[in-house]
Amino acid sequence: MTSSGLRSGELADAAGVNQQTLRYYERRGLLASPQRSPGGHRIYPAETVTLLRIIKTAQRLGFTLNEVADLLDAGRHRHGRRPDSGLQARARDKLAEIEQKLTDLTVIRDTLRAAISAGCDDLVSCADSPCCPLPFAELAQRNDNAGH
Amino acid sequence: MTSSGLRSGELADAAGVNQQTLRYYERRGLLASPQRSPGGHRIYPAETVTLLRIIKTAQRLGFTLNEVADLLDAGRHRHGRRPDSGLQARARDKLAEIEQKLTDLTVIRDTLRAAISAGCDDLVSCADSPCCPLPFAELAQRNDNAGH
DNA sequence: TTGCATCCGGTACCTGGGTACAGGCTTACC
DNA sequence: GGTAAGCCTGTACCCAGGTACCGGATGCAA
Repeated sequence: MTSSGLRSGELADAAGVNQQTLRYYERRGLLASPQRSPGGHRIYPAETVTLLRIIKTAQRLGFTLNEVADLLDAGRHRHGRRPDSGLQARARDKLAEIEQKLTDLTVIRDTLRAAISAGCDDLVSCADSPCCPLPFAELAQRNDNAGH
Repeated sequence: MTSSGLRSGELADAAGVNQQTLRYYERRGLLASPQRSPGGHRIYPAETVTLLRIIKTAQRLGFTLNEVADLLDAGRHRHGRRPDSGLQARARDKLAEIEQKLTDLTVIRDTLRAAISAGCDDLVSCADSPCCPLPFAELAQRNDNAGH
């Protein structure tokens, strides 16, 4: 390994994350428990910076921390692989998920545009106006999309 | 008003929400405190079903419960209106928000597609392969979009 | 009047991704 | 060896939008 190692504050700075986040990731199984100094302080190998960058990248692609942990695990013992465990397969699933969200958000966008150009200015009056474009009648009922 | 009124279970069924949710909305200021029976049971006017439908519709359009509460309030005392308080203005802001999310998700989608067609199958090996399309180098750092 | 369904308030818990704080130890530098 | 910066553990809290459980009180029909 490269020279000595990083202390938690140094690693946090280098990777641009909070120091508490490091311990949080350790609890969540994303980071292995690092070596300790005689007094109990964590000493991380330098590659951990890369690992954190990997984690952040996967997060940005829409994977949850659990999924990232799985993905890292799957990469670690890639002998005797089940065919569903690689990044390829997971990326395909995630892509489908993202595409679904895009579809949902597009419907929402179009509805908002319709409401704007119809001049809607009050929800309650809209609700009993028959010409309002807002979908008060139930709609597909999948929520997961919009409200962040 | 139409006849007698609804009890909380009836309203919940009629509107397709959980009974606890009604009390939750009452605490959050989305539903006014209804009349009570002599024994303290809530009695809702029949229009509350419509109101709940309105709330759900606004939620589906991406408004948070706080925003929905504001929107309903703004509609209620629409005398002496500030010009930013109508549905029009809020819908325009929300539309911009949704469009930003669409843009972000589109970037994510394209990145996933690139990773899939480049055949990436392991994050850790990708991270030090120079030809991997995954953006390990920092990227725009706005997260709010993907992770649901 | 009895019995059961329903409702009450209060509080705790859930997901997901962290962040903050308190009180005490370790490390580094002079 | 003193002092300050940094680190330790444990616990609690934050956002949003609910959901679940509890013991006790009510409502309604037979």
